[in-house]
Amino acid sequence: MELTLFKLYLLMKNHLPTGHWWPAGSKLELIVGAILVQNTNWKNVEYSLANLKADTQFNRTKIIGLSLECLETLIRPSGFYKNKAKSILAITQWLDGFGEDYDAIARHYGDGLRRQLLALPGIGDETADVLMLYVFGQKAFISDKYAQRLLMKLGVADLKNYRETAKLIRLSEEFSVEDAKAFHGLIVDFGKEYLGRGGAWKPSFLDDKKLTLQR
DNA sequence: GGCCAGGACACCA
DNA sequence: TGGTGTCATGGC
Repeated sequence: MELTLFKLYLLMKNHLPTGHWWPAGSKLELIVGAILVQNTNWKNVEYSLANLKADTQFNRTKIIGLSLECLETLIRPSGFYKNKAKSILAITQWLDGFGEDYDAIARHYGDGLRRQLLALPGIGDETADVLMLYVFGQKAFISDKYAQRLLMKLGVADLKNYRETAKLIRLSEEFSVEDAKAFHGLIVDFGKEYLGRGGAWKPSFLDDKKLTLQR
């Protein structure tokens, strides 16, 4: 049976528990989490977020006030801490330049917002899309590893990297921003459950399903 | 004790 | 453009 992307989303929504997505108490906490989770288990990210919350309550001024060494220590549990600490400081300083007014940032950069995010250290294609979607409320498909594995299991061949996948996948008009957020959440929850490395199994509600990509 | 996780980036051909 | 090595911790 052939599926459109939106039908796949509805199917997953009906068959999987709805996750609370993205887990964060504030936009700044979400941004920091998005950096910390890069190639890292979320469990490890939680340790770092707890450390940061205890020290700064995710107050941007307090974060900026941390020394690089101190920040590195706080986020050490989530790995790659030197790169991530630099990135978090740079992004927080950038946000501070706008008084952490996210609407003002969106207005200021307009269509160039994603490009600006990519220009910040430690923000690549995937993290940029995460921020576009969850922080700035703009529709985006997050083509993380779980999404790529799921799509390949559904018969979409040859997904070599993020950009190639992103080029292939377009969220149709049927998707609202909230749908896009929920979709990514479902894919990650689903991925943790069924798409670990070597996990060749897929649940029965996806049996014999093939994904058709509209252009 | 080895493998892996919700990537980014520099460097190379 | 595309492939490869590096960055690093904690859980399983």
